[in-house]
Amino acid sequence: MNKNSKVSLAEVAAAAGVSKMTASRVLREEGGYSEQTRDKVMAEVERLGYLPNRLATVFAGDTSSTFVGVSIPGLGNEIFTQVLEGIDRKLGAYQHQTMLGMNEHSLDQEERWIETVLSWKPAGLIVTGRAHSPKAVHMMRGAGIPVVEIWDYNSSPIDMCVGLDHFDSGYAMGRHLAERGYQRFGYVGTFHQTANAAAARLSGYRKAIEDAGGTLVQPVLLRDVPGFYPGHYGTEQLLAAHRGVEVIYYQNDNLAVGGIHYCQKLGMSIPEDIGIAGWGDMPIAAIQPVRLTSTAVPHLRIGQLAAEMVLSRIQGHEIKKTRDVGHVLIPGATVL
Amino acid sequence: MNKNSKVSLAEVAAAAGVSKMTASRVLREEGGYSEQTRDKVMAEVERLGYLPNRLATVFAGDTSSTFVGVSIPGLGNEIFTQVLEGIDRKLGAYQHQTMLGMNEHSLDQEERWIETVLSWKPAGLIVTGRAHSPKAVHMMRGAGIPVVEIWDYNSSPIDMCVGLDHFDSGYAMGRHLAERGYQRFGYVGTFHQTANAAAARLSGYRKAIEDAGGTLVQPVLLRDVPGFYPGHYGTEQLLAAHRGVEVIYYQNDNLAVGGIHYCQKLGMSIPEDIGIAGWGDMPIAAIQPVRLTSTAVPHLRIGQLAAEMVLSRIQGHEIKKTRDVGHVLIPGATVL
DNA sequence: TACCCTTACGTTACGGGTAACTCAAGGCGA
DNA sequence: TCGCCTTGAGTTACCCGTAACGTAAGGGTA
Repeated sequence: MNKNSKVSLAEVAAAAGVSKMTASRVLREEGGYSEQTRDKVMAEVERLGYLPNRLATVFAGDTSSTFVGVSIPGLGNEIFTQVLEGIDRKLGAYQHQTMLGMNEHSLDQEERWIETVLSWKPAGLIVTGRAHSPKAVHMMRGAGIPVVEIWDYNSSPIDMCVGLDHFDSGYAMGRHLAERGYQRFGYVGTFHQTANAAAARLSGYRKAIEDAGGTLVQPVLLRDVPGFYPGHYGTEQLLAAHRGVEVIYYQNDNLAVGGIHYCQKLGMSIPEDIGIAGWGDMPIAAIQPVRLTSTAVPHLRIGQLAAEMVLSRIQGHEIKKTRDVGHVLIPGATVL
Repeated sequence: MNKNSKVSLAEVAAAAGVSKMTASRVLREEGGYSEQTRDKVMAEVERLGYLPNRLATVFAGDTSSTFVGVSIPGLGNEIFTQVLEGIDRKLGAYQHQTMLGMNEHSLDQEERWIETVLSWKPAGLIVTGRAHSPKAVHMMRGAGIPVVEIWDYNSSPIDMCVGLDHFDSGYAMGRHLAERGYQRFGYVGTFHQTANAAAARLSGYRKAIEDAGGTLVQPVLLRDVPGFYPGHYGTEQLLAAHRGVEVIYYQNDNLAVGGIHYCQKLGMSIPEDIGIAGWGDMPIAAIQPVRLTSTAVPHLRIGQLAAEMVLSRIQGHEIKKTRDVGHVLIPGATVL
């Protein structure tokens, strides 16, 4: 009996008049016991309210645990919310649990989190992005469990990955806007230490503009969460610093909607006076009076696929190690 | 060496030429060893990449684990997203982790989830709502760990609780609307088996209307997630079934915004032709052209408080067992 | 010199479950 | 009647860390 006075298998066995081993066999339905014995054991399990201690089983090295470490930046916008929902629902359907860690975009925090979670012997690991500290990479490599890097598609992942090519996505939007005749481009996003997915989109956007012979004015990178209000004053900053910007690409739809509000407040018409493009096809985009030009990404599916990859590997299946879920550019009425 | 060929403390100790116990003392900085010994041990820890197996420690009953089971309905709207964010950030700040479970509003699913999570010996449990299966309640009572019921304020919780009185919140809105002169009231929400918080708000609303001598037409309860589109067609359903509804109270702001869109599509003016009230003061409300009448609730704070209560109890502090965070009715321009 | 104390370790036992092995009783065929 | 197989158990060892206790060497004290 431990300090919480929880019932152990030994007590159940003693009460039923059998050995621990027999009780264990009954509980695992392994066979090799009489019906009479099974009934006695199960009756005591019920009576004593026995709950197995899974820690002991995993500790003994006989099975793996049933939780998967999941590291995401945070839940500030709907995107990772949906990724997380996809992961947890899929894991839950297979009796697995999510052990969550919100690590902003800090590699240090992620490293510490990985170290702690690994010490609990998770069944797998799902981490966001392709950038990790060297020690974190080393730990993930040596952990001997399935590891999925999500969000950023990456042809040579630590173990597996599912996501999309953000550079391509940014390039596609830049080219789309250039084809609509724009020549002077703006960008509003948020700033992070790490080279992240949004930075890759900006790079792609910049490249597309160069290829088309257009001009990208100095991007506005805010130190803030990518929400409505930052979109509002980020746009203010951009337009104050540069004249003649014809179209603005935002890090995501929340920022873009904030930008729309700011432009309308100034009396500008969209898309006549200025074009607006977002990213993520977030719910907010769906309820704008006019359809926002954006890029749709299967957030929920990324989460589901990541969970599936971990689960398949646990079950011993060999599977495709990298999945590119792609993106779909949604032409809207907020650009010409 | 176990099957994952992970390094054990015994190996580190052998490599350093000391006993397991000495290595253990060095790692826990317990004292009672020479500097020379410490350096030898730490050098081997580095060299072998030793990661302690926390399972063994907890299993041995010496300490508690560092993860907290958190059961929420889901992440369908921003409300529980923020609650979860509050919980995980607070836990993370104290080196604890969230073990997540999304249990829709199913008590069965919650019960199974609680059973599994308890078998991992969590340091605490945070569950949503006051309704749980008898077996779930029994397990939580007997677990010997801090348990916090969030969302619904409840003066006699299983262990602790933090939330608000949803009946009061609904009553307040009903009275507010009655005071503005409305007499014929509608309600649009979603349907769940369990008596949940939204049902309590509806009860309060109904009571306020009765007390004011008004009429509540048959509420529309959809079997759907409470998002924009259900708000749209729920309103359609309500207005088709009943004439002369003057104001509609929605389960949350997402539904209310869907309702606004439907009414505007019909050519109705808000609030001249119909009043609209939501709940939750969700981000969507902030970007409506006119301020939505709603009720603000400190979502993030509920999560933070719940995590704090668990952490305080783990540290052995005696704390207030119930916290009512209250609500604030936000009068807007969508009612007269 | 005898005694005690401190320092720096080592040894043993334990927690809860399971794999691998052992063992007794009964049935059955030759 | 003997040997062999099957069924239904029990016994032992182990997983990895830590609490509790044991101990040898060296220093200080009366």
